[in-house]
Amino acid sequence: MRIATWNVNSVRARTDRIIDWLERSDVDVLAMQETKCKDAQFPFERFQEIGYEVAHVGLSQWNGVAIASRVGLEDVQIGFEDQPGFTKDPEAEQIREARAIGATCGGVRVWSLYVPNGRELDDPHYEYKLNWLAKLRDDAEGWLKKNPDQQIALVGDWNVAPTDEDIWDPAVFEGKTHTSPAERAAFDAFITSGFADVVRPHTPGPGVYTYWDYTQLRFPKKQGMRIDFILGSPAFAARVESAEIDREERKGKGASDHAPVIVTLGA
DNA sequence: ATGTCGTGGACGCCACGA
Repeated sequence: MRIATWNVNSVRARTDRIIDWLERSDVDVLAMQETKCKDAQFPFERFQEIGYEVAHVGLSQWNGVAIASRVGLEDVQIGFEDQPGFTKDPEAEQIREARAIGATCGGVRVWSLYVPNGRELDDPHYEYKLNWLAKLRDDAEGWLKKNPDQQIALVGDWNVAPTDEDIWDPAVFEGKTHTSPAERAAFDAFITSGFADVVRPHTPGPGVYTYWDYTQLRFPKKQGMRIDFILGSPAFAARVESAEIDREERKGKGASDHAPVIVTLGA
């Protein structure tokens, strides 16, 4: 079985590209982030035509996460239990944004995650990001404690570069989000809880990234960030045979700014 | 091959988020 995660940066603007990629990549489960549409706007039919069921949550033009599967799609869950909400307006009610969806696919509990960006270190969105990660970690640790043998894959755009090797120039990120000690600690807490980065052993750095900003010629200059991850429970990690980052998919007109990340599982 | 991109609202650009 093959499982992938991909921040597609609009499923509508890139439907042909995503379908083409699915058809040739032999992936059984694709977790998508930043679909940027409401449920009613999602191109479900295009996925169904090539044999994939899709679960999606999208509330507006922002965020949006989905799981497409050709090996079953059971027990779909919109958001995790303690997922925090957010609002820019302190007077308004907090909204639980479309940033997490879970489903069981071929025996694996897959979570498609779009971690808040954080914007700036002094922005309320940054505290929201840290809290969001902490709450997800608490819940995920609970899932694992409840059933230590469960195959769980926490996949998606984590918006954190865990080490200096995961960015092209640490100096550029001084005082910026994605690399702060607090964000890195929030990410490392998942590892401490028993989830492993199952991709890194098969895609060693330095200079190995999953995201390149559209601006500043970042892709041709090979100036990217490694912020998309597949974290697996012990039972999941034990099945991983290989992994890859499909850098080719970042090329050409109409590419997402993120590349797909794929793991191949054995029996 | 790559010198931003995507979406929505009131446009034919601007605001916003990334």
